[in-house]
Amino acid sequence: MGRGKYYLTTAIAYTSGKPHIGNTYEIVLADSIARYRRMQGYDVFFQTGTDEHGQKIELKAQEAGVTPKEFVDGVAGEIRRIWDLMNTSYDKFIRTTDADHEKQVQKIFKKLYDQGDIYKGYYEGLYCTPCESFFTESQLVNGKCPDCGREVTPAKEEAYFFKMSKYADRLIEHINTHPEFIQPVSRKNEMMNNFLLPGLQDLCVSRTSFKWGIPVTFDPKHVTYVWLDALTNYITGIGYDCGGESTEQFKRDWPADLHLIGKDIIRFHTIYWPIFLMALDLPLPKQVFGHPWLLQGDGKMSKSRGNVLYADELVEFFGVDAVRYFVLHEMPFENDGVITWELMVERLNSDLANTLGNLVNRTISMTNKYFGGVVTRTGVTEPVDEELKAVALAAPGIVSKKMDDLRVADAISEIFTLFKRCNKYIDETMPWALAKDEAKKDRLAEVLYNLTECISIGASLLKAFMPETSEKILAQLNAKDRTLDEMEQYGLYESGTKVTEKPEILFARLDLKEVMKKVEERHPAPAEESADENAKTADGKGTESGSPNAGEGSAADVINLEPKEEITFEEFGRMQFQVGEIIACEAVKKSRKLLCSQVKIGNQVKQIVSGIKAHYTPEEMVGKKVMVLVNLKPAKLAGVVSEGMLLCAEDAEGNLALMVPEKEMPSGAEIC
RNA sequence: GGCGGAAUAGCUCAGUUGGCUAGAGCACACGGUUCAUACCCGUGGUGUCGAGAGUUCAAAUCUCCCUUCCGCUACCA
Repeated sequence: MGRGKYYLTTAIAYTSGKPHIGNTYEIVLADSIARYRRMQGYDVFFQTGTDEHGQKIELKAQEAGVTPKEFVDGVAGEIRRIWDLMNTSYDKFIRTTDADHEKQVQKIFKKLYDQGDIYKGYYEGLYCTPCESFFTESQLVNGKCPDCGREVTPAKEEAYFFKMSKYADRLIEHINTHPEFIQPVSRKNEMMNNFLLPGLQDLCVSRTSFKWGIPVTFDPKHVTYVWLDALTNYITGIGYDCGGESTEQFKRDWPADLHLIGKDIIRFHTIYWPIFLMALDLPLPKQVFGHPWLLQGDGKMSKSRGNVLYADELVEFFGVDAVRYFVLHEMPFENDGVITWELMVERLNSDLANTLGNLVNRTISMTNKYFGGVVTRTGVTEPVDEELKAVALAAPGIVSKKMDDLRVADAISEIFTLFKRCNKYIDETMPWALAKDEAKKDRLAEVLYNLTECISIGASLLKAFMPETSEKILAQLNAKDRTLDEMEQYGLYESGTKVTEKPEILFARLDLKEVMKKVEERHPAPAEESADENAKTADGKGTESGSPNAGEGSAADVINLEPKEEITFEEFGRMQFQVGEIIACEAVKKSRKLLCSQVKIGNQVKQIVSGIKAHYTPEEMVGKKVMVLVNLKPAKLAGVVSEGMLLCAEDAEGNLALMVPEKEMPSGAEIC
């Protein structure tokens, strides 16, 4: 004990829906770090929670026919239930609807306003309601929201802004002098080159377009926009008061030692958050780690396909520790990991059942068989023992180093290296052969002692990652709980101890076919299947609306749009629509979404660039007769001139369908 | 378009400041073993180290130039 405090946080989960396994990964990762730090003797404070405001939630609640508060109470409860199910040892679960949090946010807003960091201005542009974001005309995709593809409405909103640029130099200085601040370091360049060095834009910190938020005290038609509301949880949760009445806990725990977040919200945590803190004259968090995502490997994840993986369902199949093991092990430091039922079964069988479970089982069985369960250290050693001991003694140090670097997956692998070495040791020493010779009884005892001791060390190391399994193994061996220091000492397992008579199977092997059959029964495959192999879905869509874990929009059979302003017939008449025939089409190089088509309209050919690459191949475009807005002012897109616009229908998921005449019509026919 | 990163065994990746026959795990094949959850241990590759050129006694490792992927960002009528 006594290595000082360690304050770590996860991002707070957005309460728009049940978190899937990708969202759940973060809390498990944080938990393993928290548990490990506690083992190291740190006085850990581990905070997680929920982000509960915003227009999306207001709308979701409306759809569900409940108040926003009732809605978030439900989802927050669900999130907490899953966090608990995963056996995570958080100390505080903060909700942004907590009264004390709301009060502090209001005080902070006022303080920043009074000191001139926040000023009142206007936000003008096109607004996407679901994304709660403003866009400029030029940012739109086909006139739609660039994030979700839905309709935007023109809006001019009075809003408060935060003067980001004022603190930019200080932040640049800080990032340059604290290389450990942004992890992984590759993200540092992205932040510097894309935001800091080109010059920071001021950040809008209030909204008037919805009510479900924390009101600005001195201008109540405004509510606090998500980032000022959400990020501040890290300080309000431990008792910050900007009037100078902060709690003792705040004084002890701040600054945070680690903010663990998804890679999609690194920008908010390494730019906006530090600047807010500077404005409040508070020290900056020591480290921000933007972890990768856990992706669904078997095609596009969607609720309608029933292939979204949830922690609770995985736990039903595999157990808590197996799921913990999987997400921690499968997620390297920097690259995204993949989870599928198949991979899950493979890891369970190979690592947990075969390597670990079977090792414990065979060791205990032999002890029972040959010595009535009593483990005795006889001192009859052989050179081969040294190799095993060396691996066991080195393991704690390596794990420690890996954990300091936040390389959790590597840390676990290291522990399993020890278990594998144990299995090899059994083969090298062949206890069953020794057992046949009465003269080698003492040697046999020593071999089993070494195994028991090494398994004890390995199981103790496992405590931070698979707490239940660790406990079970130690209980079966009747081994004492060890501190980290004690794990580095060989021979602490007490000679003469009796192990359990009936070893419990730690991880049962599962048959992949049977598992898949059960999964299919639960989630019948949908009729249509347009298998696009490359489809990957990240665990969160970090839009400007900012929740780390935003759920997807609900699919509907009909689409209702915000009505636009009425126009006159004359205004309509100014637009010229004609049938055009696509005579050639190619992808625009260096652009992700654009196709460039040569469109024959009457006797002329226009070049039109459209953002439909994701929906049509150049080959299938050719020969189509489509609806064209002809008299649109030409513009350059990605360096290519476009002289019109192809019209498409678009569904809620952003799928596009070109408008084509219902009967054969000549190229150039007017559409009116 | 701007900035950055990556391309190594069927798959996922290690390869420190250039140096002895290029590694690990999984998968696969064969062999051994039986204490154990049909497990565990060993052996096995024909890897053009993305292509090409260069520096060097020596390059997966350095330089240049291609190609392809990825991240962030801008744009996407």
